[in-house]
Amino acid sequence: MSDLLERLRERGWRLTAQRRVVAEVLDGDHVHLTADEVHARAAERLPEISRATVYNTLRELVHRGEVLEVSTDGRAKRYDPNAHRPHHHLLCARCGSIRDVHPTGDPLANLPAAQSFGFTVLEAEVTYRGICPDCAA
Amino acid sequence: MSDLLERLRERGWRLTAQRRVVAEVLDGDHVHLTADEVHARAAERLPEISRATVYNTLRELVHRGEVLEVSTDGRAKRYDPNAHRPHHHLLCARCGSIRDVHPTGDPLANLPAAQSFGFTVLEAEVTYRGICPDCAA
DNA sequence: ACCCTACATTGGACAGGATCTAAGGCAAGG
DNA sequence: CCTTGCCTTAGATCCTGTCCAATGTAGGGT
Repeated sequence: MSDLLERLRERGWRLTAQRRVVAEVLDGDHVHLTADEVHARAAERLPEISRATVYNTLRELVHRGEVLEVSTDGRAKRYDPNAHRPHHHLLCARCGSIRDVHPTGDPLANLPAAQSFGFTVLEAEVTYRGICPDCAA
Repeated sequence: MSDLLERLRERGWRLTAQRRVVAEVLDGDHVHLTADEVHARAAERLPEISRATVYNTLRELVHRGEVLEVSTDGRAKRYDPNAHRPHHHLLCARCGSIRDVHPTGDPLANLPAAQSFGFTVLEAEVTYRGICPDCAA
């Protein structure tokens, strides 16, 4: 994750304690925190950090393609640091928890040209929905 | 759409002017209105209709499987009356317009059991993103 | 045709998520 | 080490959606 910060700094991103903490909190696999969760964890290390800064930083990271934003059906968006390896998501319909998945095949190939309505199709995102082990119990 | 209302009435759904208007507004192909848009159009015919009733009715229709709820971005959910033929969506990244598409293959089959993390997987939803002809021009 | 009653509708309050604003703070180049 | 312009902050505000208590009404029963 320090790579990330270095990379961004070289692109003119001012490096602050707040941004560093947000990036650190997001680090890891299968991390899909809401903005509020990011704020809570960041505040453990940097108590004064504000919600607005967390939102600003997350928005920046998404915009620069370093973090994925995952909208989960009306609940709070979740933020996924695993933006560089393409993948899809498995979502618990009950509690909203998320796992990264790597399905076989290419969904883009399953959309016949006749179905494109003249669109330039850029990507396909697959969301699997189900009930997680915790919620099934 | 009158079929729909008949069907629901037979299942004990009380038929009111408000519900009729909401169902009428939703009728058609490639219709993906937000709750607020449904309310606005319904109010053209039935000025006193309240937002709460529109939300209630949409929730009921979704719950009974007559209408699909589509959460595109993190913005307002959209409601799709085409619930009986399974399909997916093609979304313009620029203007947000939506088209129904029918890709080949079954995305559910592309998720190996080893990837399920103990979830009971219920459905797979594919969202294609691109640029529509109007926005490309 | 008329009542009853359970179910629907209403408007306004409320809640959660996210954005905006204006004022003060601070990274980093000079 | 100073200056400048970007960052951060707290709190207001917006947007979407839900909840509530009071009122209205569809439609079965008589």
